[in-house]
Amino acid sequence: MGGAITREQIVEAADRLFYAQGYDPTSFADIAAALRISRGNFYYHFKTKDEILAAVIALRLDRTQAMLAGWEAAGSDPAGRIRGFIRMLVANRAPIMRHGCPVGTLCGELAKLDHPARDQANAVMALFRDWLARQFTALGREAEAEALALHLLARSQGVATLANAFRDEDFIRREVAAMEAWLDAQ
Amino acid sequence: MGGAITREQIVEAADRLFYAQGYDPTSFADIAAALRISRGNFYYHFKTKDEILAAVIALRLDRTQAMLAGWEAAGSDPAGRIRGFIRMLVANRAPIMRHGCPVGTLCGELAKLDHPARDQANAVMALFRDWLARQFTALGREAEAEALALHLLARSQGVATLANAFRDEDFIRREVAAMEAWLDAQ
DNA sequence: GTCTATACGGAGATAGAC
DNA sequence: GTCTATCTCCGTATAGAC
Repeated sequence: MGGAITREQIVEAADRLFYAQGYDPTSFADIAAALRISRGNFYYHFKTKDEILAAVIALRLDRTQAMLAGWEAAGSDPAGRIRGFIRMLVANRAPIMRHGCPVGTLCGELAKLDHPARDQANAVMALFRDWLARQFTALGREAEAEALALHLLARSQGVATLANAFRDEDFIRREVAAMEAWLDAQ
Repeated sequence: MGGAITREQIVEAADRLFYAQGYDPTSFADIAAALRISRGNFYYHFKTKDEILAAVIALRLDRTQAMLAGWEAAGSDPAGRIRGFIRMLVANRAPIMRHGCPVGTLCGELAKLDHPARDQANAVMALFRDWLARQFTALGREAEAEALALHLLARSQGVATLANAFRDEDFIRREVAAMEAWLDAQ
């Protein structure tokens, strides 16, 4: 392998750039420059821009699935796991204030572009929804599990949107505390 | 004036297209085609794309300000006005499910583009924040007015984001009911 | 005011040398 | 695998005729 650029490195770089700049505004030249390779070489690994978007979303699906599975295996109780989800907003506050939520912003962009990969991006969001619903089910709230999951997911998305617009760290902390209080009341 | 294309018509068309497709992906050709004028004619009215974005945001600022002022003049009580804000989500559910919230999605896009007009777009969001804060102040909650305003604004944004991703009308109605219940408890 | 024609750069994408 | 060179199309933007 040596110093050869791998497909994985390209997907990593694209992932970061799509998050920071958006999918459409990011050019092949941007990705190639980040990796210090030529545009021509780039096409050895990926034939079209849609192809690399699909690879980026597949990577995010994998990582999200692995992360959520890890949280479930970690052994804490369902409420503790949900608390971990909520606290992601604080843990990732810096990139969120700069670029929003990577999941929500990609879904929004692809919706506007009416892009074929839209459903795949939404599937990442759905992973969180379904994982949260499983935790609420484990809490004995099976009947409303999906509604509770969507409620919490929506609040997280809203916090990310406003944190990005107003760059307000205190706001994130306040809302996280409010979500934790809501969780305790469930 | 007769059949001449006015500056206002162009801004209107751009406003709709920026909402439906996003600012960056919308070309002058798109706007010109919507108005059935040539690209050349377009440049008689606007010299640069930034200029038309500024005009679109100025239009949104004006309309939002007028709408909020109208709500305040309508004579109902502060809680009723806040309820009116919340119910916008239901009233506009069709475009929201298709394109998200026009305010939030533009703020998000301009943040990723690191566009100079970002602050202007955020100012539209700030109009809602400040208006809501005034209503909470009128409700006797001056100390926490801004926090309550941001809380409600964030929940609205989150509902719009998920409604757009999952195209779920029932979800909107449930969340609106939950926000109204939250308001009653304040 | 509106048009056609055009300049110019940057985008995605391809060919072929090394 | 990586490069340079190139193609083509589309984007913003301009010039100038009507």
